[in-house]
Amino acid sequence: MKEYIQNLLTDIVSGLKNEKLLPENTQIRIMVENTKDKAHGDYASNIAMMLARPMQKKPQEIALLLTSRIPLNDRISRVEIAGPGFINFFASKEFLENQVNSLLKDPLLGVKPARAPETVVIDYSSPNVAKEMAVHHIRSTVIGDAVARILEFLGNRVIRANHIGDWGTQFGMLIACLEKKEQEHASSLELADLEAFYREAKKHYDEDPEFAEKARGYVVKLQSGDEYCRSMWQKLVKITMDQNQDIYRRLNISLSEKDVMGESLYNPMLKPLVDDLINRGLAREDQGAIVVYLNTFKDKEGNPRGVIVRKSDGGYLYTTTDIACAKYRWEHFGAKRIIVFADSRQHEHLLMAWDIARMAGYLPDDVLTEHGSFGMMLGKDGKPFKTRTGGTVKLKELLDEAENRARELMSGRNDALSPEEKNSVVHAVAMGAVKYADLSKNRTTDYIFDWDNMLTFDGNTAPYLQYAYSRIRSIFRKTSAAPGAIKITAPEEENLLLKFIKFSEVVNGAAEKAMPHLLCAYLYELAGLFMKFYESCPVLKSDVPEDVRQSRLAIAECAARILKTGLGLLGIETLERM
RNA sequence: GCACCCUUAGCUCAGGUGGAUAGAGCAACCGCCUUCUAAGCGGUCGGUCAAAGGUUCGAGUCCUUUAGGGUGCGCCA
Repeated sequence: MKEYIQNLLTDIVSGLKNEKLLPENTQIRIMVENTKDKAHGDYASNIAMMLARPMQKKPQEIALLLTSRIPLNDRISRVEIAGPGFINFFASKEFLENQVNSLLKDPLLGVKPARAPETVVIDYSSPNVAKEMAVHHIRSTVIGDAVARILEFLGNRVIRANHIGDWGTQFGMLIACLEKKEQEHASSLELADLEAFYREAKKHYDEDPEFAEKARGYVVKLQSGDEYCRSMWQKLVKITMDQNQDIYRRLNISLSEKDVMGESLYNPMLKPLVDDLINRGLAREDQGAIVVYLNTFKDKEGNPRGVIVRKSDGGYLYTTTDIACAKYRWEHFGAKRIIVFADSRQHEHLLMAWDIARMAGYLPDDVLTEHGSFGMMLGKDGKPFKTRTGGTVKLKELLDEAENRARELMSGRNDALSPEEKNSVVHAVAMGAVKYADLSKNRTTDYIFDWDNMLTFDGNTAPYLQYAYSRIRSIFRKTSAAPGAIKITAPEEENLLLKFIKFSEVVNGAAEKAMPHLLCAYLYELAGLFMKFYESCPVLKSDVPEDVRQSRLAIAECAARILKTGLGLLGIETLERM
């Protein structure tokens, strides 16, 4: 509909140019926007105000001229001029009805797939080996996963990349500690508490010189490919990722073992990469380190910023890995778009790494690199979030607490659900609430971690959307009548239909901007419109005429399908009853 | 010191490329369950969009300055 109006106005404007009413070289962007207020129609354009200057006329006059050329047809029922010169368009009911009737026959519910599907690498979650996932991992994990699903839905080839922290000098002490534990309890290896294990390793390292010596030796051996160290390291990776995989399963995150592409993957590429940079004169030695100078980052005096890609001791850095990583994603996967979901502190690092990759020709200009940046997690005091004891809250604890609270809420409701059904409701509601709390926010600002805030089930939350869905399903359980042709009989119905036909625009917008909160906002509005419809438009009551009932069933079905599909794109489950 | 980010209702947050009267949720208060699920619906209350200038028909949105907060800044990741 929006595109239709846009095309209409484009034609009229080029008509004006042909008639010399408008200078041929006028460049304007024809904008059609969704109105906020129903009194302003369903769509509006500010075109008349944009043309005021080039046409040397008053906006109202131009609007009048334009509207005289807009045909009233089966799509547009009415056009009005309002305010300083806005043109308001009212969609015809018949058109809306037809649109939604055919939308119901479309498996994609009217969503237009990507015109040119592309390969997109999405880097998200990225937990560390030998550490448990903490609450602050939830943003990257949940938002990245939603974007992956959305882009896939639109027909793109999505490569999920779990860039785990599986490399670094700390592995010397971890291997030494694992060895010690294996010797002590030769039979079973219990590492349920990775945090405790890490602390123990650190303690030995700090207090036991012999242990520390061994640990340092293991770092060197691991990096030179020693088989024993390698296998010990792999054990640590496996133990950690098995635990994380449980979290992913629980949270319905679409990452699996095959998506793991940790830092270690790029390790063999670092030496040739730096050698290449040196050989081509892009990097040079300074005080023993190898440095790349970037013209895109300058200080006050205009001196390019130096970025170290190899330390004076021969070691490589985070930035070096990121350059290799970008290069690999282009060369190996043919990525056209790379999105890294990481917190805002890494912004400069990423930009510099990508600039170096482009400068060196490792990344063509037409490959988009995006930082899906987000703020840090703060406590209620506005300081970086820590528990009272100074530690972090484990993600698992948050999920447990979410389920406890959901279960408590359920127990106050006496309904006829079986214990199994109750369990699945508790699980879906709790996980949905936790995920939605993150997904529905946009800001790159830091955000405040608060149990109550994260675990509400009222208002703009996933349970609200799940509830709307199960209310609809409940209607269908109680009737054998089938949905029929849609016929608008109430404003609540019309508002819903108008919302339905915007699903495509919203999904595409969320994909383009890598921002799932746009989809959340849409689904919340849709659910709200459905709730109002539900209150004022009875479906199954005896005094509802048969054709109205069939129409309302079709409207309800459409709402249910969009809710289910939309929540599915967010990785949130729907429930038949709750 | 330099660079980047942020500041919207008591609290948590929305406010695509500037648009009409700045919106939700929570909290507070008042209504609505013999009728398709009250995890709901309706209503009231709540704002100097950090401050001051500027750009223009129009600024929460763009530009400049200031205040406050945060983050990063060659040999950690």
